Amino acid sequence: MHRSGTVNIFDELTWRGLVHQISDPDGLRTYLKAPGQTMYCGFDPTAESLHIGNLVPLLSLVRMLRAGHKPIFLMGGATGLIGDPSGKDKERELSNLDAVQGRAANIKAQIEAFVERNTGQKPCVVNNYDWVKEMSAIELLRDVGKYFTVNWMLGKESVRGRIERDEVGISYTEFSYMILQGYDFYHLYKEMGCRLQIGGGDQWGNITAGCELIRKKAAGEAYALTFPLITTASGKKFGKSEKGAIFMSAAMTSPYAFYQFWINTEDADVIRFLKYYTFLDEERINEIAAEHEAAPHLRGAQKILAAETTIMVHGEDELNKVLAATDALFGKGDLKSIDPATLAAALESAPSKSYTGELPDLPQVLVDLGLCPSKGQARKDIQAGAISLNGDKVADTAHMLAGPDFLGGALAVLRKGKKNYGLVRLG
RNA sequence: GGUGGGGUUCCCGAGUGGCCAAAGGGAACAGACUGUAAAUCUGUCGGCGUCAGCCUUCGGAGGUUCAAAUCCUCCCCCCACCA
Repeated sequence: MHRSGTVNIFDELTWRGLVHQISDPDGLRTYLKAPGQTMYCGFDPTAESLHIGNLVPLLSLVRMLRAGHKPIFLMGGATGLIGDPSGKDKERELSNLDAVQGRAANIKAQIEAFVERNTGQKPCVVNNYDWVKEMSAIELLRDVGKYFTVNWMLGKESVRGRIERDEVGISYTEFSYMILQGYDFYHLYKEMGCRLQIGGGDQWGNITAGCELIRKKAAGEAYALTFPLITTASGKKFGKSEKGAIFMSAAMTSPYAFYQFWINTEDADVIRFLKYYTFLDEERINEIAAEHEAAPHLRGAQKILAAETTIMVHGEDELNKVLAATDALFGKGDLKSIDPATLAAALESAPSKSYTGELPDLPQVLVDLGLCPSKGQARKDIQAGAISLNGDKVADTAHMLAGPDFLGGALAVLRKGKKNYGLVRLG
């Protein structure tokens, strides 16, 4: 099979392993055959930034755009106020309007920057608050609610999961979520001719709710496509590092940390992730897979994955900085032989702390840098041999930082474990 | 509104007057081995600490007691069934 811009995007998604469920495979394939088709995916503003768990849907819309289609990026300004029960095992706290709209604005800017970087085109971003806010309770109940039977809604996984378990319940608010999302799809169908909604594996119920509404209310045909739930080979949930979610915002997750997340991908996942998270084509990925199999210890596939995703999200300039930092910290050279200015630049995104006058003892410094949660834990870490100063292990739990510890008289590099750095500045 | 069952340290979950900073599991962090991988083994896992000990925690507020996560009172929240 050939892969090029003219190939049906549906086949490409299939090859990438991104297709989990589809409502009508033949119909959808036909729909996507000619360019210029419309599809959408929603992003609820539940945080200030998108995170890498949003990357598959986001990238898929971008792939659509690159294939000549007309994807719509929907901000869930309204649905974010309600709370999606899908995949959640308990009721969530409501967020207030200002918070949700503020996040929606941030995420909209983020999506625009991302799409422009990767396609050179401006994305079409809409906010469902714009049409849902106009709707009255009577309209919602008569014009939308009438098309859904509770019996059918109760059959949905997101609802059933909450009802069948004894300890949790579901409020009417969250129960209604699928109706709102269904209405979004209907609205976009009517206004923009949108006939496909894509989403994560847990979105099947919500998406098909929209298909139902379009069929009953407009006698139209619409398609649903969901992605598989992405897990790692060792069974962990994808997308969380030790520190929490990996965000796309450089302010929330530094480009360095972002790159490090990807470079740490385990062998068993790396080829699959190249398919999910890069634009590299089949031929190129097969090549990488062969090289990786021949020499896994070189981590070639991980390096490509990390570089591709970092460029995609943060751009090439940031990648170059990150590579310089990575080389300084994980390269062969002795930390002490590196020029302090280079070192400081490499550790730009690492926590740092400046002291003037009296220096506290090492455990306190580790706490100040956020490398250790408490002084007690810091002492334990030192005893366990986890702490190094300028590349040398520290043995003394009460070590006092002093002049000779500072490279170039101004800079000391602390490390906990293999990957956690902190910078101490003098003056 | 009524009846019953619950709310324990990041999560699950044991604990029904002192032996409880609280079993066990998971997650997490670290060490060893490696390839900034996985698996495995080991250690740590409330805070402070001169490592003796001190302080704070078991939904919230009070109370009983020499002593409470455990008993009592009131309140808040969750779940089930009934209305």
